[in-house]
Amino acid sequence: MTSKGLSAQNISCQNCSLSQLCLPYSLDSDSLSKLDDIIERHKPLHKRDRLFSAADKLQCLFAVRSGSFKSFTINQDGEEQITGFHLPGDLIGFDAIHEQQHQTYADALETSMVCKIPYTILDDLGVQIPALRQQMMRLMSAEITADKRLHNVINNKSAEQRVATFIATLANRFGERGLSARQFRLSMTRAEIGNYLGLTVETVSRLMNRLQNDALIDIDGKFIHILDAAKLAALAQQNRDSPCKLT
Amino acid sequence: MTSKGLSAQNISCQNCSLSQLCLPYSLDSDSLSKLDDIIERHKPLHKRDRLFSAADKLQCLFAVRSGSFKSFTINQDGEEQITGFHLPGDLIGFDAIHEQQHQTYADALETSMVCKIPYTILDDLGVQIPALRQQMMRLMSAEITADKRLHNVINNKSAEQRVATFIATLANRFGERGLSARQFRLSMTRAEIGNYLGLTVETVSRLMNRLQNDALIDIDGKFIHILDAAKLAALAQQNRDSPCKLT
DNA sequence: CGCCTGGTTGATAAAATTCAAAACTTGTGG
DNA sequence: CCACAAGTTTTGAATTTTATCAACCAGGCG
Repeated sequence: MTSKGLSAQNISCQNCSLSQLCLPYSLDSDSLSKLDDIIERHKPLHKRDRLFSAADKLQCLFAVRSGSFKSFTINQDGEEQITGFHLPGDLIGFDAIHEQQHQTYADALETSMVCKIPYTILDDLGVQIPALRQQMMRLMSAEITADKRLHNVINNKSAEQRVATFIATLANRFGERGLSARQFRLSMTRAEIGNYLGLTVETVSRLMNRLQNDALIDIDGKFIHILDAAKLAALAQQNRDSPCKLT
Repeated sequence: MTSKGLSAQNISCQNCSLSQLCLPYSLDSDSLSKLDDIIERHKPLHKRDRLFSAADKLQCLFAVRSGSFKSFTINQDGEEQITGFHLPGDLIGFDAIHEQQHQTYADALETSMVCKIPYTILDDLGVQIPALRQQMMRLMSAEITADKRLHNVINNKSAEQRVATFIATLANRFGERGLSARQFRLSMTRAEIGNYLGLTVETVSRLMNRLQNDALIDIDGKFIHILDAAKLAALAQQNRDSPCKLT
């Protein structure tokens, strides 16, 4: 341990396992160290801690270092609409760039750590380091594509297909991060899944249990074990009125 | 008329009425002329003409100059899912940046003109002109925010509220472009509106007629006349389970 | 003129919501 | 470390919204 303190705070982009997903992608070591210099790393956030609120001035973008977050809006009736779940390597806050203020709230779903990236400094650094600017664009572009996919899921899939898609997508995302795509823990509640997918808690619960009865997955509370990834993927890829159903 | 040909092709960013919405926003006249130099303007596209297809290599981004477009994906059953409608000043193609290939198709909904912006040149120009890069980011950020709003609309609003939101949003967008926010022509069919909003044609038709019966709007085929913008906006802002309904 | 696309209307059906209640977890403070 | 409270998940029955199916109308274009 160095004099800087906790080992968790000594993490740098140079040795971060998430660099392939995150901003550092394709940076040379000199650029990487310039980026690393502007990033702040603080103590972990705990479940329900707020990273930022809607209407907050954009100061920083955040990269999830560990744990997970939800981002959401609150409508005039005081109800929340979850707009995304964020896993390690994800950047949070792109929607704040347009108006220079956050458009959503972001809360930790479990004990989590973030890398805090001051936006104006990042923006300046983008001038010196074209690859950094390009990676930011790529990540924003990927978020746009993901939003269109979600639109497609919600508009064209039955409740069961949506839940299957949600689990399959989450599994893939864990896989991309070097974690098991077969077994994982859901850091969000059934209600939060339903809110995101445009379904009620009851529907999510019923359909997750149906997937278990059909032996596609095994559920133990928050823990999911995917038993038949192929069938799950096939179900997830179907649309409401696909010609032929699986057996 | 100059020797260059049709006056429509002599339009430049310098004299374009849409520059406040589009890429030129906040550029000085020198930068503006650099941007203008890389932009190609061709003959108009006609209704149903395709601007690009999913999986096409990203060559250019497109700015709508006049007319309108829909962008959409086609799923494995061959059915389309419309992901956006594009009006003059809108940039199309941001979702192609991530994989360097288009993720959607884009078709003209009526006779339309576009400004074609070669992407790699634009990217290079972003190095010289920070304001241009920043505006690109702002526009991408705005698209992300708009996608989250749509997610909220589809997840939380009844069919009637969705249709009201669609019309009210379109009216605002026309207003921002210096056109009438009170009266306009829908360049998309009822089926396309339904596809976008996650509703069937029949439902869209019934509910548009309901809005007419309730004297919020007047419909004459494709033409919409907003009679009570306040009530329409109020209906659009409601959510499925808002405590009190309007009279 | 007749065909095709787009739009409307009505009757019926299905999927998911709502409401209600109970069982199970998790967290907190004594 | 236990007990209680709060939050979460599950299950069942009734309801509702919107989709589906079917038919028909209007208009534009070859």
